[in-house]
Amino acid sequence: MTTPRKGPEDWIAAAFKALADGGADAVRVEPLARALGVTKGSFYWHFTDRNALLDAALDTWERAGTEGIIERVDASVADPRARLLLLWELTSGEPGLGAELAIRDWARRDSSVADRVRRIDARRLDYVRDLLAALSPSSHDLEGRAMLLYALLIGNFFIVAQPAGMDRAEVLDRAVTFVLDAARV
Amino acid sequence: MTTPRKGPEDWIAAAFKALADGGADAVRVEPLARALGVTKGSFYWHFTDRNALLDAALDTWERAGTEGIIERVDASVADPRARLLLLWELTSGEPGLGAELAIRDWARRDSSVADRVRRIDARRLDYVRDLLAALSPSSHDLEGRAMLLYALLIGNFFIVAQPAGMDRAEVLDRAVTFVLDAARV
DNA sequence: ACCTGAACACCGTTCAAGT
DNA sequence: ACCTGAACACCGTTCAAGT
Repeated sequence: MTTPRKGPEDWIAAAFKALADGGADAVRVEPLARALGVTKGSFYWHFTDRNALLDAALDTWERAGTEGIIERVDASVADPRARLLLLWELTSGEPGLGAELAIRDWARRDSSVADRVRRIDARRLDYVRDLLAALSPSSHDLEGRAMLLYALLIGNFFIVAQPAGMDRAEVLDRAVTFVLDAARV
Repeated sequence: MTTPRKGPEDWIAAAFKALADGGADAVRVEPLARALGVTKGSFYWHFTDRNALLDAALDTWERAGTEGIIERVDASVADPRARLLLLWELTSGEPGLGAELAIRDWARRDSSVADRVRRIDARRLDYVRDLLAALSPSSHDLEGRAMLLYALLIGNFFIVAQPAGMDRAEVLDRAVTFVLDAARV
């Protein structure tokens, strides 16, 4: 008895999920149509083409991957160091970030995607810098230290191998200590 | 008068270039066949399928992205800190590393690709640790500091935004200083 | 207003047939 | 031994026709 009618939101939700699970190539009109129970022809009533759908899915991802995460972190704990650690955890295993690699790769070939990634990086870098400023009495080389932590966040998220006898949480914990020590010059 | 005949190496070279330029999706049999001046049917004489070609291209990438880079660095300069800086430069702009994002993304869905990336990470991490050990009198938390530097290398390679008033070389230089300072406990 | 169904293009894969 | 050419499947895109 359910109407087969699907709104743009249904397509976008399905596309976002496919994007996170399988990357940009997994966002294909015909399989999505099958999953939604309509024909692919109906897709073109709601969207210009496949690219428009990907763009809409990226909007969702951009929000979830920045403000969404930041709000959750801020709401969960108050201590800046605890926030960094939580941020670390969330960005390590979050399904919403599963598409991060695919999107950064995609950004190499699409300047509008590159603009998105730039916005996201800048926003996250701001957040990390704020946490660091709250943690550290000295503002010595705040930019450099924030970048160090953020790059560590991104890099460690993408690195498969881990050093012997350490887990990811330990890596960040030591990094924070390094970065705070480095401020005491 | 040139024979249209193409050996596996011709296909692999073309595939590697496509992989670095446009990611895994850009490695398509029919366009490559056109570029090589043969029909796509001939491709299947040399390879089982598209995946076998991608696999061969990954072999090339794996060598170029690890031993290839390391050999070039070692041959160019002797000082460990200079080596780190050169490593940084090479991994920032090298075309051979253009596929790095695509491959890491791909590794999420293919365990044999994940194995490759794990090997590469481990090898590079070893190299960074060796340089760090040569630089630093103290072996205090060598693992953690090597991981920090390597993650910074990877992360900064993938981050689009840069902190205001700093270029990438400066970021690494400060990071190395941090990491060396952190050893003096 | 929204969807179906048929059509066409592009590419992966197979294979019989050519040289 | 290596390649062509035709065939088929899958998916992106268009569009006339249905409700």
